[in-house]
Amino acid sequence: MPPPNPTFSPLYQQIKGLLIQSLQDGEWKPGELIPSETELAVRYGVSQGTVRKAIDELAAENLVVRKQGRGTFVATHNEAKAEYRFLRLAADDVNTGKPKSSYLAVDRVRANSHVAKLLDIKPSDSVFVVKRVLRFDGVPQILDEIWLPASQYKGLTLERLQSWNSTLYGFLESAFGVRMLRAIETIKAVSAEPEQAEVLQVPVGAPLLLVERQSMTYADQPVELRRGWYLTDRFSYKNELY
Amino acid sequence: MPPPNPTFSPLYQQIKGLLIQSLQDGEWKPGELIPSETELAVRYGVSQGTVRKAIDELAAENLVVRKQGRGTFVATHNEAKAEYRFLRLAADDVNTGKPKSSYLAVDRVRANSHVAKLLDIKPSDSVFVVKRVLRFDGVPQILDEIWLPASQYKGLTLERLQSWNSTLYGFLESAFGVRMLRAIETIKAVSAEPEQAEVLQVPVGAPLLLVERQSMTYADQPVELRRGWYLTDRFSYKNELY
DNA sequence: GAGTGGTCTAGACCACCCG
DNA sequence: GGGTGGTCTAGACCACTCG
Repeated sequence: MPPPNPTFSPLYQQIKGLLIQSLQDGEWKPGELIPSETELAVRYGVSQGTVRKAIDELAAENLVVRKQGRGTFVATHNEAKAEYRFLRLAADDVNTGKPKSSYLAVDRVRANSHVAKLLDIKPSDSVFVVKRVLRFDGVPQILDEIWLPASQYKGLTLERLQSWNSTLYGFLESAFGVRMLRAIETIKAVSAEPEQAEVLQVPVGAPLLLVERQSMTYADQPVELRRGWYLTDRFSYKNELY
Repeated sequence: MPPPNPTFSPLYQQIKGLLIQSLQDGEWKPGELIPSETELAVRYGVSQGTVRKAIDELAAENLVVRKQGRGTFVATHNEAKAEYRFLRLAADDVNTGKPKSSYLAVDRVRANSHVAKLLDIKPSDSVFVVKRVLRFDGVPQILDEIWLPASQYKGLTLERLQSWNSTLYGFLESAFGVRMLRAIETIKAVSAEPEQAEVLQVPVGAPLLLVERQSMTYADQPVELRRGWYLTDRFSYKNELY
């Protein structure tokens, strides 16, 4: 009787790893069609069902999008359905229009220890700090302060952001090839400081949600850190629990 | 050539429906072992793979828990791993002990229109209102106000809650057979009113998270509505985005 | 019609758990 | 050793999309 293998790893997991590697290497770019399941099965020398199970998991993690009758596509932030995929703020009553960003400033500074730790860089490394406002139907609802490691976003300027007319993540994906796959948010209630109060047009001291988001790309590498102050008088942060 | 069927529903979805019905009917109770995949395959006259796919989805929705080598169990709120399954508040730094509930009051009142709407009952129907405090390491962090439709929780009293030494959902499951499967939370930032300020030991006006939760059982029937005021000085509401 | 993902089956073998 | 879920395969057929 053979001893059980202590480092057992299912075939489909190994295939999944290979697929992720190809995605990360840019063999298939965001929005593109990847090879069919049967094609990949031949390529890796496994059955089609095994490839299917690997792709199933990638689809569950939103790295890839299946479309019956058409094929499997690399997920992208540049399409209607994925716009504001990570935005959890929604109006309480009727539907609103899509939010619109106004970029206020882009600065280049040195990371403080908190930012450096969460971006997994050295405290002396330089980062871009982006400030922007998100408006729904013209009403400012979110003030964002976004830290981006300068090394991965060479050439970022306020002008380029302002001339882009879609989402930030779509821009970062198109301009720098950085794909946001996953994020962790930690939420607190705070009182508005003068800076936030002015932008969001509320009294100093008004209660705001403070949402800190750490975004990751492949291999869970952090590539963005942001702090958002959310006005929640007529909007709410929505979350589903299972 | 046969025309495509417009009301096509995969076999495994139909099996899934039958399994949910059996769960809802109490054929298998929380914590119990359900029949093996092969057994169910015989019972429903389908292949084992089809049953597997149905159970896979139930497991993904946390209605059921798979344990390799042992079998598949009906999910329950009365086990260590599922305790505080829906609680998203966690300490910022080091680990804390498990939270402890103190029940302050149970009242029987008529639902107002807001509560009635979210519980899908008539405004004149009576509901229990439970007030409690959640403490981490003895420090009060959450004040909860919980509405429960009286018709489904006959005989609920403050004494019974106080003598129960596990989670509320575990109690409601054991005492009334009501299983919380899914919930939707909407989160706002508010200023502490005197009542909350006193319990949470903060100044009036201090910023708090206001978390409103609507919990559902089978068939998405709402069976609980709660409002929690969360103190977020050393704790945060955590959320993952994909 | 040709190609893709989606379903369903049947059978083999593996890893895990328990008595 | 016997039972359970977990993996892997091969093949058939279906639903959907597009040219």
